[in-house]
Formats: sequence, C-alpha cells, structure tokens
Amino acid sequence: MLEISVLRDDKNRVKEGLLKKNVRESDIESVEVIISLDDERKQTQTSLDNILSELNVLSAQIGDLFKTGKQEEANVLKARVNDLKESSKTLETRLKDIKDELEEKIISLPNIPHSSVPVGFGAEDNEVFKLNETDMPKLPENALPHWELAEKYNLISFKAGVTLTGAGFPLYIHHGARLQRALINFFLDEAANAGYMEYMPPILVNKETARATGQLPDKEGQMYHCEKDDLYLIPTAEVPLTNIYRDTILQKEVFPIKLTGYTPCFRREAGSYGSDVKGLNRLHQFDKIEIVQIQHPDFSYETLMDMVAHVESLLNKLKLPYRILRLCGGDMSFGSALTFDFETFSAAQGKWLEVSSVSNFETFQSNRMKLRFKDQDGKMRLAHTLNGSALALPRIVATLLENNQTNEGILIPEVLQKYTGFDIIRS
RNA sequence: GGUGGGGUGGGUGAGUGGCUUAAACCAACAGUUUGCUAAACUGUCGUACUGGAAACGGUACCGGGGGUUCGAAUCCCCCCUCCACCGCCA
Repeated sequence: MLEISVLRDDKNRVKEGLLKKNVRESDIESVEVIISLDDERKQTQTSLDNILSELNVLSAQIGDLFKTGKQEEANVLKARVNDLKESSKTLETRLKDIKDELEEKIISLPNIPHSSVPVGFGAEDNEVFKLNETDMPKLPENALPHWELAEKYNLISFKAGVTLTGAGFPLYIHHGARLQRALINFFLDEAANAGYMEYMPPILVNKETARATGQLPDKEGQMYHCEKDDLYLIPTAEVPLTNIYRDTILQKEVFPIKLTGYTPCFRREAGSYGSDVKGLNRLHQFDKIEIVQIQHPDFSYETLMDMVAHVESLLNKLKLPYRILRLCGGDMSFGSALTFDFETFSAAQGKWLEVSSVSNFETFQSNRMKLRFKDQDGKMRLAHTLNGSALALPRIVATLLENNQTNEGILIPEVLQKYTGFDIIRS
C-alpha cells in the first residue's frame, strides 16, 4: 500500500510510476481522488474531534453539578449533550465511509517501480540482466523431457496425483521423493550458512496476514480458501514469514533481519491452463524455500543484490545454466518496486523456466502491516521488506532431470549427493 | 467441544462508573555527582490521527467489535486468545 504522504509530496513521480506499471489512465486519476478524499477525511476528523472535546467538557460539568446537588442545571446541559451526540454520530458514520473509500482506492494502487525498471508490457520486454551458460549441457540424441524421464525412472507419477487429488498435484516416488527432500535440506542449509534464521511457519493463514503481504485483495482468486474457518493456504512462505513482524516497532540496530523457511506452496493458477502446464512446469502444490529480509530503507537495494547473489550461488553449485531478468513494469508483481527473475535452461524442452523471483517491496508491505522502526532522530519510519525464492523445487527438478540425463542414468550434482545418498538414478 | 479463571504501556502490576491526566515499581534513555565498574539524585520515557513555524494543544486507543450511561479500563452482549480441568485425538 502506497503512503498517502508520498502521494501528496511526490504526485508526479507516483503517476509516472503507475504509468510504467501500465495502470489504466482512469485508475491513475484516482491519485487525485485519494488526495481530495484525504482532505475531506482531515476536515471531518477535526469537526468530530471538536464535538467530542465539547462533550467531554460538558460531561465533567454534569458530574460536578450532580455532586453539588444541582439536578436541574445538569438536566439543561444534558439536553445540549444529546444534540451534540446526534451530530457526532452523523460525523462518525461519514468519517467511516470516507476512510473505507480511501482504503479501497489506495489499496488498489500497485507499488511504484524503481527507476531502473524497464518500460514494457510483458515477458518479452524484460531485460536480460545476466546470462550464464557455462553449465549448458550436451544432451544425448535420444534426450527426453522431464515428464518422460520421471516415468521412465519411476520418480514422479502425475497420474497417481490426479487420482489422489487432481491435475497439478504430483506424487513423488522413491528416488524422486528423496531428491525433493535432498533439495529442501540443501537449500535450507545454504540459507542458514548465509545468515538466515530458519522458521517452520503455519501454511494456513488468516485474512489479515494475507492482506498484509498483498495477496488480498489483489490475488483472492489465486489462493485456496478454507471457507469453514476462513483461512487461506499460503501461496508462498513469504506470507507467514514476513508477517512474523507485523505490527512491530523494531528497536535500534537490528537490521538486516534475515529469515528463511521451507513450506509447500499452493496456487490455484486459475485461468492459466495452456501450453506451459506439462509435467512440473506449473503445479497447484509445490515446495519452495523462501528467503526474506527486513532492512533499513537506506540499504534495501544493496540487500536486494545480496539476495540475488545468494540465489545465483545456488544455481552455480547445482551447475545449472541460468539467466537473470530485470522485470519490466508490466511484468512485475503488484507490490514490488524492483524484481529479478531467475530462469534455468531446461535443455530437453529447450525452454527457460522461472525458478526464483527476488523483489524489493520497499514500504509497500510494511505500510500495510505497520512494520516500523525509529530512526536516529527518533522519528517513526517504515522498514523495507524483501523476499525471494531460494529456491522453488519443481522447475529445478525438471531442469536437473533433463540436463543431467545420460545413457547410464541421471547424474546427481555433487553438492546434493550427501543429501540424496546416491550419485546417479538408474532405471 | 464443555466448565471455570485471566488478557491494562517494553516488563511486573494497581485500578469495580466521575478524585485516572492509567498509579507505583522495574527496564530504557539523557544529565548531575563521586578516582574506575557501579550507586545515588534529577529529568525524559506509548501509538495513531489532527491543529500549530514552534512552544504547546485537541481526539481516539486498557485483547477485538458492539451496547448501556451526561460520563466506561470499570457494567452488559458477541468474538479472539491464554491458563486450568474434563472429553476426544496424531
């Protein structure tokens, strides 16, 4: 959620930013509406406060009159009080309406992109920030896509997943299951070594939690919702991890706060059925290790690059070819100010697959969740929040299977061998 | 799920309708003093909105929401949550 003070003080930069995010012209004009609504809010608040103030004075007087036995004088004042209460109720209702409308308007505005974000509408406009093809494989002639490898080596059954649940819920088997566990442990260990504190959060969250990180109301339809208890299955560990610090005033020099956690992630992926859903390419349930940092605003962009470097080191250790994209305004998520996507090259499919997304949200999330700190002057300020996948498993598995296939079997990267307990998967 | 008891500032904890402007203590911060650590003393010490150049004011907030009353931390209703016991259970 954008800060109203920023809208007021930096109106043109906000409008340009919204334009870069391809917000509709009519919605950009809501900046003006928000400012005038806020003026009205202030005015109404002041009128209400004045009435309440007078009510407080009168009540005290009535109390005194009662004590000195002057019933009649007290009754005169009571009449006046009743009038004032009428007006205050009207103003209260009015104020609530204004606040609701203001909230609705401002919460529907996305974050303003960082100045380095390229202009563009979709994936084709993203900037290739870095390309690393040193680990590009030479595949055998009869190379198979991962869904065929999964079947051939009995690693994953998509069919059984359909039986148990439905499409997009694969069943991992034997070495396939073991590989999942190995990757989870590897990623968590790497994060711990990089100074992230490990958490194991709940994977069902309430409305307020989902709202604070920006999933609600923007992505309502993309989350699984348990209606009976009004809880949401998390689409990413970012949601519970960041919310650990909801409604917090941080003390002194605690920055940066570094958190990590493994969770399954659940996404309805409504409306995304199409070409890219084969095998592990797009799932309703998948496993992911998330890294989150909470940082002082002055250092959040250094932190973003630090997180990018961490993700890069994982891909290097796994010896996967990858590229890093700086997302354009149109392809960025709602709350992000700057996002780097990581893609690995899945050689048998001949496709780049997104395996991580690392973003700086600046104050967009912290404003919603009131995550603050006191700066040098004792002034209350919003902290910056950042997060990234490190990493999401399915497409890593897809790439590993495809890129490491040989005529003898599928080779396990050296760094994973102590976690899997085997160095090759044979049929 | 049932019954009972709780939820007050960073912490402990007083407060059962107006003397509360939420006491007191601890912690924290600043200053004074003493040969160091420390102690003592003095002062500061919540959040949000709002008026003001500032000084300094106004309003709201005692788990959340609603109600009674001229007036609510205090009384009533609903919800959340913690503790104890019972029931069920991995």
